[in-house]
Amino acid sequence: MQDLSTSPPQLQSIDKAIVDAILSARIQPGARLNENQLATLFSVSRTRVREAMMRLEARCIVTVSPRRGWFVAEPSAEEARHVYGARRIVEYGLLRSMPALSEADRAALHQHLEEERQAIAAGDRQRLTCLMGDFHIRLAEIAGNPVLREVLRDLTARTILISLLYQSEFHALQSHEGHCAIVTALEAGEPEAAAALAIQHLDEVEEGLDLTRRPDPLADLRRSLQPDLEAGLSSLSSMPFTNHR
Amino acid sequence: MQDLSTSPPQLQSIDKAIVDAILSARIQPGARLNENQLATLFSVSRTRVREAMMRLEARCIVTVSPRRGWFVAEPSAEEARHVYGARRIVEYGLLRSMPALSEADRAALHQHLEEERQAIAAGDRQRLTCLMGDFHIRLAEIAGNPVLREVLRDLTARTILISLLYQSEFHALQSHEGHCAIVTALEAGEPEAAAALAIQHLDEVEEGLDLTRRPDPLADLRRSLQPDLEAGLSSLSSMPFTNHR
DNA sequence: TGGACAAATCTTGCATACAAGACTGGAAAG
DNA sequence: CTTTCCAGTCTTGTATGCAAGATTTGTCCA
Repeated sequence: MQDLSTSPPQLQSIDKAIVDAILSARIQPGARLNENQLATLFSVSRTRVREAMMRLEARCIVTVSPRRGWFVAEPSAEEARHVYGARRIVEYGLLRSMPALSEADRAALHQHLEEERQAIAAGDRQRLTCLMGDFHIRLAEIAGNPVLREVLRDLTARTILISLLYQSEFHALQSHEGHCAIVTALEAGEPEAAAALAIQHLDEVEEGLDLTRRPDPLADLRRSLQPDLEAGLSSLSSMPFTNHR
Repeated sequence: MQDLSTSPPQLQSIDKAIVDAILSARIQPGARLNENQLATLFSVSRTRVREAMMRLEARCIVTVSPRRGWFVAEPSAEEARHVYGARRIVEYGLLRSMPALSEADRAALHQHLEEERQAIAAGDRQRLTCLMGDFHIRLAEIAGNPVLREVLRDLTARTILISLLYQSEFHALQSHEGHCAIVTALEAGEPEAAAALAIQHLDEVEEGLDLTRRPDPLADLRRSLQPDLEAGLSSLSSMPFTNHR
């Protein structure tokens, strides 16, 4: 994503910037979104920031605590289950009804898988998180239904927040292999098989969550006080979103 | 729905009022939503009206034409196909994974079907439109996934707009029988059959659309100048939403 | 009579101002 | 030393004001 502070304050760029920050895991669930700070950051008035927040709230991506502030959503364990349930249903149906892949589709998917491989090799976890979610959105794009694409885009954003809250361990390789299997099935002209694999894939990912643990209210404090293990990476994306409530 | 002009200006009541008006077909696609009029109607300032519009825009229920105004969405024929495609996928998956009906669920569904019958008998088309959409939302509620319920709520609202734009003839009885069949299959403990019936039902409804005809830009003017055939009904719901652009 | 131009009006886009609730820090009392 | 209360500060909630673009209406000219 481009540098926020220099980007022109185009319409809906605020929404996009925040969603992008979530999709690439540069912004944590529960992070405070201060209206004034965002306004100065985007060189607009609070009015437009608030409008963006309203839109994002309608998409369950941020929540408002009255007279206290806006926060990136922190899906509950129950909500997490529902989001995965919804994804299973949507992606199953999507893949099952998938038309035969065009040459361009195949190339795009292979390109994507290649990027996943590179991110794994480089150990670039932020990029990986982004790619892992994007894979499913690309499938929706190929399926050619923009309505479901929008639905999946929001579900993916929420999924990433869920991962950040509950993921005990991230089996990047396993997920990548799941994606490969889905692509292979699609190429073989077996959408039913691809759909079944998608369910299996989502099951595996959900399996990797620890939905019993309550979100740690001290998480961001803990992170801040710990020696910065990924200093090189995180300093690259110096987002001014504060995580401290 | 309660009378708009006397309802307290609670939070998000504006959103709900407009969505309700759409769900009960008391407001036409393409209808202008004047900020000032809505503000005075709800006894609030334009600020809150605009916030509501932003939320509804994020849900594809209203659109904004820059510096011209807000309008209830007029889904294109292509969008209509995508909405139905999305509904097929979501509802198929939803019903397929439906748990066994509890006694309360059964009662609620039968109650709903009974209301449909009454509306048909009474020839109350507005109420029928509302009930026809509500049936599918209730299924999502029984399925117990609030995420998909929200998705279906918005898809239903868009479906109603589509019907108002493209429906050549409304086979109320056919739709009702489709609903009955679905309920019967669910009661028989055959969610797969219910899912298949839902697809068939949606196919039938989409079949009843004439997606070739372009929306008539003079439709509302035409309506206004024609002798009011349903004067008794439409005068009951004297919504101040203007349909004239 | 028809068309083009221009003024007037209306409506939204955006910023700003003020009010009200929530939080913080410190002082005072037990 | 702990707890409670209160003032100060910060942040959001809401209204309002002004500017800019769009539409409409009325007039003038060919």
